[in-house]
Amino acid sequence: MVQNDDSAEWNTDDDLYFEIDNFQSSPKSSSPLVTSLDHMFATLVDMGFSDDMIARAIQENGEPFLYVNEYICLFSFNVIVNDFAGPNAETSAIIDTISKYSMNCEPSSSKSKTIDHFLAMGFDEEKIIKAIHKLGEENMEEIANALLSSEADTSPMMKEEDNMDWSDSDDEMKYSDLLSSDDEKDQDSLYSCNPLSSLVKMGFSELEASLAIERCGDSVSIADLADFICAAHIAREFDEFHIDPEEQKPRQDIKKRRKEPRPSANNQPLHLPNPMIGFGVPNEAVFITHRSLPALARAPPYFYYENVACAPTGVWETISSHLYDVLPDFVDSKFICAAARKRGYVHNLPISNRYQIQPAPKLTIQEALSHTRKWWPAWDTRTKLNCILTVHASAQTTKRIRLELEAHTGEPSEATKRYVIEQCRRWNLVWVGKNKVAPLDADEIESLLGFPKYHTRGGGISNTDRLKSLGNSFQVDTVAYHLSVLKPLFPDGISVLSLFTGIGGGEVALHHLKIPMKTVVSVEISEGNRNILRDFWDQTNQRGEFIEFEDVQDLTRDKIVELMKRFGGFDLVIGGSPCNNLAGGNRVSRSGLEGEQSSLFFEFCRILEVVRETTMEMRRS
DNA sequence: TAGATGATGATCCCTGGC
DNA sequence: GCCAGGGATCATCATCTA
Repeated sequence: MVQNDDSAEWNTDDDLYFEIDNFQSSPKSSSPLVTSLDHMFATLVDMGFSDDMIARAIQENGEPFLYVNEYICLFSFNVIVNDFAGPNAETSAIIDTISKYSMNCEPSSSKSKTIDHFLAMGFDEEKIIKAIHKLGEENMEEIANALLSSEADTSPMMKEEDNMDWSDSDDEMKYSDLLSSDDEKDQDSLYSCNPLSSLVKMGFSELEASLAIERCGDSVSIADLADFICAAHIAREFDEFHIDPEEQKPRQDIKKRRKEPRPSANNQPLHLPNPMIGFGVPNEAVFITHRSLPALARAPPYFYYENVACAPTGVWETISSHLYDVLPDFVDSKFICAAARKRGYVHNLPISNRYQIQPAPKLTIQEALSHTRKWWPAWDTRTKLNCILTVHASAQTTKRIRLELEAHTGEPSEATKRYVIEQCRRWNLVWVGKNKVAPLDADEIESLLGFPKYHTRGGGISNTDRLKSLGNSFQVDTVAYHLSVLKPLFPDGISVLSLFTGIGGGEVALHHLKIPMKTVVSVEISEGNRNILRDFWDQTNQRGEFIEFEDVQDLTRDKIVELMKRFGGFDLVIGGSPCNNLAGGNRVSRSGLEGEQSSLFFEFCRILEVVRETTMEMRRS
C-alpha cells in the first residue's frame, strides 16, 4: 500500500527513491521481488487476462504499478517499505477484480475504441482488425508498430519518433536518427506529382486530403500535408478518444457547443480537450502512446514549454506555430494531484513509457489535507481544489462565512450553503474548524504542487511573495510524469537550460526522477526565487554545475554558444514564460502574447533556436 | 518602506434550455 | 443551432499597517 503517513515527504524519503531507482535501472534483475512479480504477471497473462486489466486490478487492490522501459513492471510499495510482504498475498483479490473486469467488459466498446484510435491515425480498418486479432487489443504499442511496418511502403513519413530504441544509451545514435532529413526530401520528391492522389495512396481519405490541400495551399510539401492531417487526427482524438465509453455517443448526436476557434496562421484551430488529459495521465487506462511529430521538431535538444491552457483565443495556435507546429499536451493536474491546474505543454519528448514518481500524490483534498477531514461538512462535496493562484481570500471573506454559518443552529439553509460553497470554490478555502474555513497556507500549497516541504520557506522571502511564487510555478508531479521518459536516455546525467525557472519546478522534477543534473543554467528574474533554487541545489547535494542568470535577454547568441561549448551543449531546454497577460485572473492587462510580460515567450523561442543551431554546428564539427 | 489587505472584471468554456 | 447563465482563472493596483 502507498503510505498515508505524512512523514513520507519527498525530501526525506531518499531511501525509497533509491530503491525505485535501483529497480528501474535493472528491471531484469533476478531479485525475489522482480521474480515474484514477473511470475504473478506471467501467470495472470497465461490465464488470459490482459496487461491492462492486471495492472488496473493490482492498482485497485492497493498495489501501484510503474511503466518501465518496454514493459509493465508491477511494483509493490509495501514490499519496499515493509521489507517484502509478498505480492502473492493479494493475488486472489486481484484475480477476483480482473474477473469482474472481464465480466463487465463490453467487448465492443473497448475494441471499437482501439479501432477508432488507429482509424483516427489514418490506418486501414482491415489491417487494424487483423493486428488487434493477432496482438490483442490492449497492446496498443505493438499494434501501432505492426501497422506502421505494414504502411512503411506507402507512408514513409508516418515513422514515429517514439519507435526509436530509447534503451540505446548512445545519444549520438538517437539524435542522428532524429536529424535524418534525407528521407523527408526523398519522400517529397516521390510524391511531388499529384498531392491529392499521393495522400490518398498513403491511406488518407480523399475528403481529408483535399481539405488539407485547401487549408495549407497546394505549394506545401506532401510531408507537411500529411503532418497537417495527422495533427488534425490527434486534435480530434483529444475531443473524442478520451471520452468514457459509457458517455460516448454517435457523432451525429453530439451537440456542437463550442464556438469555432479563431484559425491560427496555419489555419489549424486548437481545441482544449475534455477531459483535459493530453496524451495521457497516470490513472487513465487509455492514453496515446504515439504521435506524429513535425520533422522540424525532431531536432535536438529536447524542449519543454509550459503556459496556462485557458489563454485568450489564438494564443496557443501562435505558441504552437512558433515551436515547430508541435501540438500542445493540454493537461489538468487534477488528474494527477488534488488541485486543478490546466496547462498546455509543448514539447518534443517521447510520450510512451512515461511513469509517475512514487509515492503518487493524493488525489483528493481530504487525503492530501487529512487534517481538514474532520471539519469537512457533508454538504461540501468538493474532492478537488481549483487552480492555486497567486492571491488568496481575505480575512473578511472567511469572517463573513463564519458569521453566516453561526447564524444557524443546525444545518445551514440552502442559500447559505450555496453562498459558502461558491466562496470556497472561488477562493480555494478548506475547513479548519467548526464553521471555519481558511485559505491554503504556503506549506500546504507546496505539498499540493509536489514541492519538498519548506521549499520556499526562509531565505528572506515574504509570505506574500512565497504565495505568489508558488502560484506561478509548475505542478511538479505533472512535469515529472512528462520528463520521466528522459530517465533511460540520460543515465549519466542531463544538461539543462532552464528559462523562467521560478522556484525550480523542473529541477525538482528531475531530482525526484533521480536524473542527475550535470549542468543547470538557470534564468530567473526574481532574486527570491533564485535564492530558493540555490538553497534547493545546496540542500540536495547536487554535484553538477549551477549557473544563474537574471534576465533572458542576458543570454545573447554569443553567451549561449560559449556556455554550450563549455558544457558540451544542452540536452533539455525547459521553461514556462510569464502568463500575466494570458491568465484569466488578470483584469487589467490580459493583452495576450503581445503583453509586456507574456511577450517573453518569444525570448524562449529565440534562445531555443540558437541552442538548436549551435547543437547542429557542434555535431557537424 | 516592505509587506499585507481587499476591491477590482474580462475572457473563455461548458451546461442547459429553447 | 443559438444564446443566456454560470464557473473558473500562474493577476493588478490602491490603500492600509506595522
